[in-house]
Amino acid sequence: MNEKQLQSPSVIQEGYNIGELAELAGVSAKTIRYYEQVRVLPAPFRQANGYRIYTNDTLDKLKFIRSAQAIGLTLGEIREIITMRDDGQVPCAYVLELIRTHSNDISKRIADLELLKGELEQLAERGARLDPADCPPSTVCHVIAHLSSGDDNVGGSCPAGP
Amino acid sequence: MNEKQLQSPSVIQEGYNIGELAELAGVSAKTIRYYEQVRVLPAPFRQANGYRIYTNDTLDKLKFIRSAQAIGLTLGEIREIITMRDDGQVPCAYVLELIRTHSNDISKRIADLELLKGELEQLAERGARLDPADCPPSTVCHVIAHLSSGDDNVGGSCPAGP
DNA sequence: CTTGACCTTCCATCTGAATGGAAGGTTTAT
DNA sequence: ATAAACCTTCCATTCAGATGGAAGGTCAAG
Repeated sequence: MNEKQLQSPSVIQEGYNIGELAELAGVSAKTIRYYEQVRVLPAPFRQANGYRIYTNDTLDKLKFIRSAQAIGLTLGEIREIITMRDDGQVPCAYVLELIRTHSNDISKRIADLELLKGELEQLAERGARLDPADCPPSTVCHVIAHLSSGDDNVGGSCPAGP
Repeated sequence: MNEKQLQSPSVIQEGYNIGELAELAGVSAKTIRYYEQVRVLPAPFRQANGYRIYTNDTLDKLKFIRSAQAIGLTLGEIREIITMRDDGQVPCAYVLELIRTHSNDISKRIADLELLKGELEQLAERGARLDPADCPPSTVCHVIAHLSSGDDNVGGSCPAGP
């Protein structure tokens, strides 16, 4: 069939139905309506029959959304960015700030997970040495018992076994 | 959470109201009812007035739940463990398997996050050098644009945690 | 003309782990 | 005596990001 010109300089915007746009963007039509509902995408023009009609602009936005989600931005943040853009502002500074914040969050998250992984490995090792027959009901399971007692934090310390 | 004297030596099980138990365990009464509702905790005995009455056994279980959650087990998995225990089985083997599985999952998550972090750092670096004035509207934001164009999609699309 | 592929709106549901609040019963402290 | 501080059940809501389905309108082809 006809390849629609995605980046023609002369901006021949044919207009897509929601299904076509969904196909091009690699998301479902449901998802596009959802983005509109939560105002990540602006309400599009409608044809006489009520059908939504989209241009390449929305396709660009959908691609952007995918990229932004892939680096961990939330739809709320993405909405901010797209709204700024549509308001004629340049969101780069905001985006950079978001990226730095997320980067820090991810570093923390990695650190937490590393701790957790260390703990799990210790537990697995210790658990492999313990005899299930010795497992007292009061601890539910001695492999886990007392692990992070009193501490809801991921970084609890594992006490040396009995 | 430990200023109250926990039971002393000789197994005198006084019985706790849900609020007392909540206090001792460091969770809310709501949460305890919720655990009962989703069958992570068995239905407790009731006093004549209909109030739930708990023993140290449930306190142990709540502590276990906290420990187990801290190492990433879900309530569904925890329910399994507690149910096995209450059925007279020793859940250690199952727990060990869970721990190993989760440990692997976490390794994958860490690897994904490391990748993502590297990407974010690249973006931040590149973004810091780009001039916002050059940012073409078609990309929404050139800092992010064509980042994942080749589908760099990171594992399970992990948003940064709370 | 009818079939089937689209499209529309609206409402419900999912995951997971709770939390909020209303309406009402009970116990304790002043 | 009465108010605070508990407790009970039941129903709804939260977070995020969608997905499922019903009921019905529209459109192009055979």
